[in-house]
Amino acid sequence: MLKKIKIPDATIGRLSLYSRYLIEAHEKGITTVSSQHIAKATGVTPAQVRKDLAYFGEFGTRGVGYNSKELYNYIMKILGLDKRWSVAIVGAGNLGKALSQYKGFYQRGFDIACILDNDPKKVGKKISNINIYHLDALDEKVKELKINLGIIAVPAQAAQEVADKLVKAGIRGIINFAPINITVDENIILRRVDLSAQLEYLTYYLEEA
Amino acid sequence: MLKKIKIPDATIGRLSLYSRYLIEAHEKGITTVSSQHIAKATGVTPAQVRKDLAYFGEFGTRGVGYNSKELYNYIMKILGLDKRWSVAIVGAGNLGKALSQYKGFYQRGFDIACILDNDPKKVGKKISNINIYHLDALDEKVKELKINLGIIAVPAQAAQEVADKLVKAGIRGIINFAPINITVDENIILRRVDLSAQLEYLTYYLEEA
DNA sequence: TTGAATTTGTTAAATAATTAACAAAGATTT
DNA sequence: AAATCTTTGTTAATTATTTAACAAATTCAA
Repeated sequence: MLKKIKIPDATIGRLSLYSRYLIEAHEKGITTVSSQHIAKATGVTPAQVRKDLAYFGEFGTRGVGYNSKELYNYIMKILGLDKRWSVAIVGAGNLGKALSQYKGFYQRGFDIACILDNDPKKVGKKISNINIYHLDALDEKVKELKINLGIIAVPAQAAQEVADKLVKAGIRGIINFAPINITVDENIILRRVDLSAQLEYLTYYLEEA
Repeated sequence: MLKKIKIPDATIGRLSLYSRYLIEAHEKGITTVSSQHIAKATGVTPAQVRKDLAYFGEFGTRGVGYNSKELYNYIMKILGLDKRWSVAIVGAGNLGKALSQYKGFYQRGFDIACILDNDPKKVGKKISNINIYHLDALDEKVKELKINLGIIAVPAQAAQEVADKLVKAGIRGIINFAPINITVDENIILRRVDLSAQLEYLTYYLEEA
């Protein structure tokens, strides 16, 4: 079984970036790349690239490098992107609407299957062909649409409740865009993405100067 | 002068989360909180909370804890959020539109001053009262609207060029939402936020099971 | 006022992640 | 086919981050 030892979270993020470079290289007709090429393109060190890959196996040829398409395929497999995933977005506010239309998800294998909200004024409508259902229909829709992932795009005070409902409905991977810490059972994968906090990194460093 | 020693990036992110808990506590009438309270609410250890704060000074009273409003104010100051910031979003596609409407920015002190795009069909229009200007007007608008921060929400292949333009216009802090590594002069603060990669963390761990 | 109970700030220890170094493997040149 | 050049995979060293431990400061109770 793969992945027994702990792999840095940052490694996963870098694999994603490597894969984007690799497919680009492949499409440009570059069949072989070295760790140095990958490093240069993605802003890391060559040692880091090799270390990251070493967690998962041996993908290159010494003295040569890596076959770009082949390594791309391996990484996509590692990331679980050799198949498509079905995503439910909870919250049809500005952020939920926005995310539901973001084309970047589709390109990487994520299909936004539906949006859920508890506002009767929104339920029944569509956002660029994606149906908005009532949150009460969550369990049903998760089954029907074979949803595996959930995105929480509701206000902070509602986030924990929504998370509980997603878990109860059988979803095991959740992204929380609400700026609050929520807790879930340890067999659930949870990630918080705080958009404002990203800007705050900038202001922190700019303040300094 | 503050911040001579290197402070972990993760610390900045946690400060943001602490501040949100602190203002909530303050609004609920809780005047004093301990590192343990903060830790519980934000999902970290009490030692971590104290260590994070220790980078910046002494804000508590031994045997007592921290004054919630006071500590909130200190953290907001540290993060540079004691004043408002003016943000330009480049890219009036789905993501750019989405981000421009996200209320969470405003609440933390960020004003979306304008959107820039090079599509003549979009230029001149508005997205919920925010004007869309041509990218060529960047320099002018940065001066006129006193813009300090830039958000890149354009396709990957255009991201580097946009970053260069933002820097040239005098912007020193940039968030890049395009899924590609871009480089800027070292006195510019740059952060990449890859939304798809966030979902890929989930699928990586779910794959494992 | 003394002693027990809290809780911070700080130093030390333990973990984790990154970078560097280099042997091993393969390609290329002469 | 020997010698040289590349580039990987891996181990070791370094650096960074987190966690633990505890003295110092403060409150509260007796």
